[in-house]
Amino acid sequence: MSKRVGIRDVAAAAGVSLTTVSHALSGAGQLSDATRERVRSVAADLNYAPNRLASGLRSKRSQIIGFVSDEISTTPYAGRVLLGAQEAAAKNDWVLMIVNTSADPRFEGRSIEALLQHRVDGIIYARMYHQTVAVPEALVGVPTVLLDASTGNDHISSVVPDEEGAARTAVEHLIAAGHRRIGYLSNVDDIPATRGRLDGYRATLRAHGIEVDETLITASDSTTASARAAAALLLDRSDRPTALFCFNDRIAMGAYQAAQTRGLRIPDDLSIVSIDNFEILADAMLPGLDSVALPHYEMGQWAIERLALELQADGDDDDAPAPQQIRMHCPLVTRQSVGPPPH
Amino acid sequence: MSKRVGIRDVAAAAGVSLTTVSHALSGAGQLSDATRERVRSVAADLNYAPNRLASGLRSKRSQIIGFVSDEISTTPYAGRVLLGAQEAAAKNDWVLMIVNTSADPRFEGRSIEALLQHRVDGIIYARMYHQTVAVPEALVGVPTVLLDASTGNDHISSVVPDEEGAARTAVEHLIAAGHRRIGYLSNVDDIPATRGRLDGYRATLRAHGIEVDETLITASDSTTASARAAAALLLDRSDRPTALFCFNDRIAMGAYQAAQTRGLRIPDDLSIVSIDNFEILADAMLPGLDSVALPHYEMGQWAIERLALELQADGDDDDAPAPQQIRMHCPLVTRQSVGPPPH
DNA sequence: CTGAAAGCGCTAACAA
DNA sequence: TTGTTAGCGCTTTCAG
Repeated sequence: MSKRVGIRDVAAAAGVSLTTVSHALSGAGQLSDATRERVRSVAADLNYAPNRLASGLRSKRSQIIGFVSDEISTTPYAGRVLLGAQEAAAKNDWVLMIVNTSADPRFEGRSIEALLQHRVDGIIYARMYHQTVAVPEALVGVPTVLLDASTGNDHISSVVPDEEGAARTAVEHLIAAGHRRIGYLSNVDDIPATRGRLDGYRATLRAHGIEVDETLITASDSTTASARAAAALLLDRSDRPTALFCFNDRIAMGAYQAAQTRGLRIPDDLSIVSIDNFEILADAMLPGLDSVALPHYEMGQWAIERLALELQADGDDDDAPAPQQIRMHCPLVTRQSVGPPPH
Repeated sequence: MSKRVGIRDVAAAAGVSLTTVSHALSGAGQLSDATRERVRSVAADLNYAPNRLASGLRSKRSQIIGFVSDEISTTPYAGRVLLGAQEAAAKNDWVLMIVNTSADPRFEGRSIEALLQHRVDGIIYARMYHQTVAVPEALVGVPTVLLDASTGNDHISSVVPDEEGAARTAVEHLIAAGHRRIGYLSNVDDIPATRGRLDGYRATLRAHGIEVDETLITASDSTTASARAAAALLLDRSDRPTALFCFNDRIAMGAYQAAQTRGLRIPDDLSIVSIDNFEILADAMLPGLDSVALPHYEMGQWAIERLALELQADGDDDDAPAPQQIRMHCPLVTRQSVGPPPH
């Protein structure tokens, strides 16, 4: 760690001025290819690395993106979101500064303040499951993209999963296998996913000429234990459904357990499909669970790329791209939990 | 976002010099309580917030800690580690800059380089499961703490779970319930956890006067499907064990499935305990799985606090604290998978 | 095409 | 106890 080499060392070694070095390295200015190359190779030889604090201070671009999320800690999806965001960020030579607010508004406020003090170039305001949110006061004027969250107004870009589409994909998977009596294990929280998936379920049945039997719809909270009980209600009926669509994988696990307790084999006696594709669960279940994947990685990636776009046009007020609200496609991942209905 | 207020605005408004403001806010220097208070209240009124790029550039302290990890994305534990680290960091007025290297050395090198360019004050070099690592060349001279990782030399602080202790806790839990024939479903990877837990298993049996029956030990990779087969080997014996200790929760899930296939009830016919306490799984399994928790949150917290300690004494070469290598205790979380052996 | 000079907003010597 | 003065290492006008 002998004294870090600075731009002036490079200038001295290359026999040019500070300006020339700066231009050569950043690509700005009009330099002859010869000098540019020479400066670059000298810099590389000296193992020069810029001090981002200094360049950020001067240029007003820190190359840092703030990532504000509610509960990175308690959800297993966070990793994929983060990875997507981070890999996209690296392509832009950005680095992520991440804060977990634990859904505590006070802590959220302080966290955003901290990010702003570090002069982040923009912020990804993320939720770990699809929610409608109010963007915090502190973020007005800061380039922001919402991830797995949306808000009433359309002044801000956002990306969420296409909940209705996900439900449609799942239900059509069952219909394609020949099922007509399809139960739905919904959840009870008043969130976009609940409404979207339920709407998608109903709409898809109707679109295929299947009448919606409201008694085939139950709801529980998203724990396996509660889902077990909800599934039992449907499976104990004499006219039980031949297939179950589950709000998410944890609920599907409850359905598996209820089926097992009753001696029903999956998929021979009962087909099951759900949404999440939470691999640790879906792969581990016996048989493997067919599940529609939520595009966590892709949402993370999209959010950063969108922010890049909006940041690029920053300053030029005119050609600033209009904010975009995206509902992202959710692909089906098949394993072994769906088969034809028993005759 | 009217032009951000700077330290000079505060100085002007308070009728003092820049220095005085700086001192008042940072707590340095010798100011009368009166001026200090006045400056602070003026700063608060103006909504002043320091520019960390500027202060970092000058003071050589960015207040950023780099967090380098192998696979945040693919492990569900990452969240807890991150949360522990982050909450501890916030207490020190630090913020975390996180990079996921996907275990790719090239990408790791570039990521560390990026962190260093941003002049992070220190680095947490983390793994998502206990590993022995070689600390990258680029980190020599940078204050670093290893998290869930250890290295040969003792010049660097590190924290890992006490693998042997965790196994002891698990096995003693079974012994306390009355079991003497206890099988072990190990895993096949050559990692510290594999060796530590196996050693702990053997040592604990011996300590309780139980002879180790090597035929009661099997190994599989850490997927539920493989574990199913490994468990079958033990459960199909006429003298099958009355209890199974499993390397981790996913393997335990395989054991559950093997038991279920054979009509063995848990815990009546077979008791099961494992290590991980991966809640989404352990809570969802039927019955709930007794599992020894890995102290993810606590390791994250410890790593940051340790770094704080070492950073504080930085510069003063003499009173620099000696590096510390910690093996952290792993507490048992009981649910319903352990009972007395069948008679 | 290249260089000199002026700061970005703050902190740390040093004076007063 | 407070103020003055130099920079931290870089980018960016603006001249040559």
